[in-house]
Amino acid sequence: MRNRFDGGDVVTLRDVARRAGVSTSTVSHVLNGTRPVSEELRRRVLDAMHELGYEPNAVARSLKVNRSNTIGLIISDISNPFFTAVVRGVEDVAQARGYTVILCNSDEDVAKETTYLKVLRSKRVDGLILAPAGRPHEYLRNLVKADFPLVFLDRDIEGLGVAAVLLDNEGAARQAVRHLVDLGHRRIGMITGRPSISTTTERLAGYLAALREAGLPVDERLIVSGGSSIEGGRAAANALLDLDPRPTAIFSANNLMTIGALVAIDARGLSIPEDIALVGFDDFPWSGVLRPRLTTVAQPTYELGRMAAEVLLRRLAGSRSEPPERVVLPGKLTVRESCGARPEVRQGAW
Amino acid sequence: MRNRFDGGDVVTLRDVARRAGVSTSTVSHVLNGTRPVSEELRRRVLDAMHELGYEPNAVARSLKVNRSNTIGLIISDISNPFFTAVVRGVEDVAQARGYTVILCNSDEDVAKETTYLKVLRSKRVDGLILAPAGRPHEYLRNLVKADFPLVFLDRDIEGLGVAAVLLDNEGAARQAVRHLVDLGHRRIGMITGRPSISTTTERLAGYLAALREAGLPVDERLIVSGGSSIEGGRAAANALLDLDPRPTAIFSANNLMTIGALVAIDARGLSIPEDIALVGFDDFPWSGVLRPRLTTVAQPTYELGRMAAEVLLRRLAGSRSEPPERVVLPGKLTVRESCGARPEVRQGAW
DNA sequence: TTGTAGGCGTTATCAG
DNA sequence: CTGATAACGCCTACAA
Repeated sequence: MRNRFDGGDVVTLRDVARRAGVSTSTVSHVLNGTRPVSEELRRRVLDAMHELGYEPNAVARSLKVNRSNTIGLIISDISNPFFTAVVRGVEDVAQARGYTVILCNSDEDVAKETTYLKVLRSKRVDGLILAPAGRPHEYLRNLVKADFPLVFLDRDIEGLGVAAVLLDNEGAARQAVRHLVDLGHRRIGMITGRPSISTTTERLAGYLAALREAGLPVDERLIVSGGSSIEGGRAAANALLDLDPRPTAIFSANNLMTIGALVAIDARGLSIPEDIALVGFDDFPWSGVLRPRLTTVAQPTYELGRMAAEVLLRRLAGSRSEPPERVVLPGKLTVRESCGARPEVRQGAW
Repeated sequence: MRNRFDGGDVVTLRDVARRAGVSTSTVSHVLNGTRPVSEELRRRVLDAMHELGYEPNAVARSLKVNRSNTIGLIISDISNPFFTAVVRGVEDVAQARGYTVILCNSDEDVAKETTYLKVLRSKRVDGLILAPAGRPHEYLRNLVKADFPLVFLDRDIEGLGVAAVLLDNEGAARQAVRHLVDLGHRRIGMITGRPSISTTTERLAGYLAALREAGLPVDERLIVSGGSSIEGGRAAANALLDLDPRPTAIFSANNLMTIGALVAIDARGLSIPEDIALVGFDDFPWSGVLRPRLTTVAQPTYELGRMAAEVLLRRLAGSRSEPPERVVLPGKLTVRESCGARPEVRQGAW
């Protein structure tokens, strides 16, 4: 039988055995170092492999051992630099441990996410890292019920008892808003993300907590959803800028929306921080070339990916009975010029 | 036998057959719609599948049909927005056609690339899209010789006769440099990329062609390698800025180096375009928030990915004997403010 | 230290 | 229209 690229017959372990004049088990054991083989035979086998250009068939192996050495990674947006850093982290760990990563993009779409979950399951990945697009759906519940090795990344879904690697979103948001308060801002707008993901709720909670601590009132009109996208961020910022009186500062709950806010502010000819201060959640790899330099809450993105992979691989190696690990990393406020100095004057405006 | 997540026995096609009281072939044919089945049996089979929660084992299927419905995609840097857009393009096409993508990051490292090639081959991917990290190595030659379905993306390796989806780098670079010439620049520095990839040579050729057309001399000191990285771009820009007389414009041959150049220029307190003009190769998704707005040669990134996937899938569907497809897309010069107006004065300086 | 043989879950070739 | 049954390429008892 010809293989599919017409290069001749595809060589199997059996061909190698025949050529080396040994049994298939010997070849297999040489391949995997799984039982002692005399130097003599080992040599013959290796030579035969080389001469024939043998390439092990991982598919057959997987079928037999019921393990694929592959993990699935489902993220919601690969064009978001947050996730690309995460992917690097996951991939580096996986590769070092002999795992391959299948990366999928859910586009924040639960249907697409479900499709990918099914495909990956069908391909018998050993485990999954998932940044869930929304509320738990039935298929996800099934996976959890079947105790399929799963780690949530970035976003959590409560009550499922799934391992997770997350950021302390509430703490980080609180820190950011408190910074604005300390600078004298009293009317602080917030652009929130998609309502269905946990980060949105938690970051909003941080915003509210910071206001409460400062004894500031909560004005509902100052809280606008930006749907976690650039365009949504732009629209939300515009809504905030339309208010009278205008907020003196905006806290944007993710990087894409921050870009949208920048665009909106710029389009009105307003300047940062003189006319309005801006603090973003998520740093940018290219923050050094943005003007003005943005104050942001940076996430340890690469580390989040690394951790998620480690938690998953630990789970794959260990026993099933251990309780699911939960890792919560802190965010880091990086102050740059987009907040401005204490705007004393503005206190009067409020 | 218990499956690996202890959720009970993993249900196979055979279990379904037993439950439905039919043969395994019938179940298989219901699953794949590959031969007529009476409505009666079809119903029983589907019910059984549902009741048992059957999930097809793609690994077993792949072993049997010698096809995995998976393609490999090896890029050199996932944190480069150029490649993330490419990935989206590839994935969208693949998904629509029922293929899964395994994404790998070579980090511009030929050794890592080779490792991934082997792993993917061993996993029996149906084909590969590759942005080669450097010169052709032996394993790659083997793949080509075996006529393994392969498509080069972004970078070419000549003489291998492999299908490729590329940009007209020379034309695009020429266009960019000519624009600078038209604005009156006479001393134009160029920051080139890694020497081992084809884009570097081609973009340099475009630069030289534009100078030649304008009757401008070539000054070797104006051509500096930036190694395709941010840091390298910074260093290269610094080298150019140290020249006396200083170039009045810089053409940077990829996006990362452009960022580096921006940093270097900014660090010296020089302003763009007054003190020095800048044109970059590759646009940024967030170009709207960069200051100054950069003039760039944009590549149709998403389209490059889409095309590469389409060429590959066409190859997988069609016969092996067709000549390898080659697609070359044009770049698009987008003029923004980083070049400045005609700098008449500078002509004197030259 | 080595070999034999059965089977992983599917598909496909035969017969009925 | 349906059912046995033999592979696909590899691993792993079990036997020698």
